[in-house]
Amino acid sequence: MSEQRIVRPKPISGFPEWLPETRSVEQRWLDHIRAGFERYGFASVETPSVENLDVLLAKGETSQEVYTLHRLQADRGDDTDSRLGLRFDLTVPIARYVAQHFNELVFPFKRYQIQRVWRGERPQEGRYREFTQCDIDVINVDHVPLHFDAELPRIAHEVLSGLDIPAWTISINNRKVLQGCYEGLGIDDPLAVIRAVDKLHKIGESGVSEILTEEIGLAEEQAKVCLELARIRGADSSIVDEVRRLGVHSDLLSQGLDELAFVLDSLSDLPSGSVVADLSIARGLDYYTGTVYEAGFDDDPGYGSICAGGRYEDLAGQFIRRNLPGVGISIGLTRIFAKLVAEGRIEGGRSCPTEVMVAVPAAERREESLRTAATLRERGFNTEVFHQASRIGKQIQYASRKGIPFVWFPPFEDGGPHEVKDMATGEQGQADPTTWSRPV
RNA sequence: GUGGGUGUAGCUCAGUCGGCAGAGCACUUGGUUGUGGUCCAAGAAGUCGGGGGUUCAAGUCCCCUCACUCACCCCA
Repeated sequence: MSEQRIVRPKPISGFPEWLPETRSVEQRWLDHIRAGFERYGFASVETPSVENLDVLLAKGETSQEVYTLHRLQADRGDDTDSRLGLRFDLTVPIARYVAQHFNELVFPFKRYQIQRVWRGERPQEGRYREFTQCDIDVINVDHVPLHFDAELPRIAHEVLSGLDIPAWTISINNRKVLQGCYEGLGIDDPLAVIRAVDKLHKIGESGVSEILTEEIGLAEEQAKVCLELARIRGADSSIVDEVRRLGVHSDLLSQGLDELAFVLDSLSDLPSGSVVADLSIARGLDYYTGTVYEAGFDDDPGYGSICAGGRYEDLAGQFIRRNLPGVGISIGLTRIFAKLVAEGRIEGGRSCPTEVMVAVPAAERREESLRTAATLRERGFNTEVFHQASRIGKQIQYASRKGIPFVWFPPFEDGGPHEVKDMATGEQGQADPTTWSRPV
């Protein structure tokens, strides 16, 4: 060891990283998700990690969460990069992207985007400062057909169903129902009520009730109806009748109920209980205007949403003088995956993709090993050659620890046979690199 | 940003009343010729988060600071 001081390696809070065997599982997940999105004809898009701050902040409010960029050695007064920030979601960048490439895109534009985003928050369980979102959105000019509101949760359902994760439920609501109901009740600030009701799962009915009456200033009767609405939950469009029974009337409410019923009916073929209407979910973000989605783990509702999204009107209005509404949903890959990692439920991952490790019997026989490996690679096997002519026990131990399933022994002397060892069974026998195949 | 908890070997953690820095796991080497996991033996590994203070003496007591962590806020 040198005398030089080392920088102690420490984890950076909120920036998860995995060992190879865990990462290999994550890669399988990513492949699975991508394939699911492509099965519905969505095209892949990537956008830069950074955006101009005025793009990121076009919707305001989240400014404190945005990481900004500057060069460590920037000259005093050089603010070239100071207007750049790391994106905190994939919706804002895609809005900018669509506006920018408006003339070159075919609408309705259906894209998926699987990339990292950054948020300057206090990290804790399930909350990270760098994480991967898997987004799919449909963006169109002037109008997005309602059946996309049903297709997106269907895709999310299909993708999530293919992952080995704890039981979850996708909840669906429609902001027009909430807003229309609140307006029908004569409430001045529906958005404030939506934010309060959104906390229902966390602080309970009494907590929400307190906010509604004391902070927002609703009458007891108004607050009571708001809570009754939020209590409604069901797997099919019969919940519409329950809402109507509250006796509140407004055009917006009727429209919202029609939309919600349509979406639920469209999804009625999915396994019962996997997608439900839940009139308490609202999504805090202001830009959702119609359908909203939120999925969570059934046995850990406090963990936070693992998949969320909704419909927004005119998302790109800040960037282009065209009306571009959209509907999207995002799977919180990191949040889901990290929970399983923390619980030790990610197993079976390989620490390397190697299928065959070719041993080196002696330094002067290395050429033979290299030739053997080349033959195996040409035949489609992921193959590596051991890095030195150590004793055979060492070489096998290396393969064992890395989870490599087969160790190949080229001839120990000229004219001798090739042998291959199955690490799982310990069996070893003669083999020919030009014809060998993995036993099933 | 606000409040609580925790910082000792790569990891998980002991460390009594202030008196020589410890364990398990992991790691390296060995247990003789060409074969892994188990077992046995030996070895290496620590600015005790950092700085200051009290003391003959501080991992231990006091102050400051940083990091991590939990909750709030907010969200995937």
